[in-house]
Amino acid sequence: MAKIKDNTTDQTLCPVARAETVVGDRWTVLVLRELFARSHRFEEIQAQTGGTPQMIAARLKKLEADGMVTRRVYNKHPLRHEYHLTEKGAAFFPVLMALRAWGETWCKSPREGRSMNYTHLVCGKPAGLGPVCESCGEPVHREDMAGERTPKYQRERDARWEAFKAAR
Amino acid sequence: MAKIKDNTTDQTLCPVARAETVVGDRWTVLVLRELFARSHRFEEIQAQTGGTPQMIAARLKKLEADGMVTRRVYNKHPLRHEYHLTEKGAAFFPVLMALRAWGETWCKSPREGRSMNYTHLVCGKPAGLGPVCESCGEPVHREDMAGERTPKYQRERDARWEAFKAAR
DNA sequence: TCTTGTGACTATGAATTTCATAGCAATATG
DNA sequence: CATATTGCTATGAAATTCATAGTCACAAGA
Repeated sequence: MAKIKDNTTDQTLCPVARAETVVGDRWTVLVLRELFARSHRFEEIQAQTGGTPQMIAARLKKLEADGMVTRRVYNKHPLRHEYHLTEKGAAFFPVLMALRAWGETWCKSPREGRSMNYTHLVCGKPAGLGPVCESCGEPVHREDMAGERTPKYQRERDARWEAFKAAR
Repeated sequence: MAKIKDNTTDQTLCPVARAETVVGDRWTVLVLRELFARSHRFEEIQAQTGGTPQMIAARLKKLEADGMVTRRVYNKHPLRHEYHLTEKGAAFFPVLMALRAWGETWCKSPREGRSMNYTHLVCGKPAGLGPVCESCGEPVHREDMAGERTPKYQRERDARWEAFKAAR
């Protein structure tokens, strides 16, 4: 099995470098995105990230070893697992939100518009992109947020799932 | 020169995936950290990230191509450049801060303590780890923050620079 | 019973990337 | 004229990635 490099852990006090030994990898971040999007099964994660089975298996294994993810049995005979975020994994949410905000703002052509819209459940209005709700000004937490995909983005994801299923 | 993979750009509407095509790489993030830490020269960046010259050269080149970084001549004869963040690059600050917060909280043993402490210049008190100042509750911006390294972490960086200089 | 399907992977091997070590080019300095 | 400085480039071995294919354990239908 392919091991993922665990560069310089504990070689530095820098918290950014420390964090990057865990999540400093494209596939890992995409896997985390899927877990936050409530895709808990191997196939869903593979389909939506577009990774090969090894890529996904290796990331999930490393995420589990790093305490970000737990495997939960949902079926014995045959043994099947679902992947869920631990507290440490869930705490990564603000990073993903910041990355999303940056991506929406700087990695899109204007005519593409947003892909996700979050509602701040505390005030019931749009939360916007920032760490505080654009409607009520309160700092937002994951449990107070309801994310909704735009129809276009939802269609993209549906199509990816169909294509994945069709390919086997 | 080693090209860095530019996977799936524009293949998806997902802002996280889009962002990851730009910054989904450990070295890239460490280079950005150095630019935010006001290390503007190739050698400083190389020394503090611990990358090989090719790694750093390739990331800086890609960051420039992606509009994150500009090269600024600070000396002709011989021609020398400094690397600076563009607006797009500077906008990445919240992501790094979120990553730092997560790293400080989840990638350290308790006895290690913090590596950086930020002061919120608006209220003059500690800003803490979150996106809003822990002292005054206001959302923090990069220009209102003064970061200070703990002595231990500062020593670590000084030592890295010395070691780098000594090795050549 | 035999076949097909499902979910979660593992195996293989070619193509890429990374890492470590060296080296170079164009001055500046002594 | 020799050495130092800065910012890279070159080389080749080692590791990683990617695409394609296959496996394994069981379930369900023909």
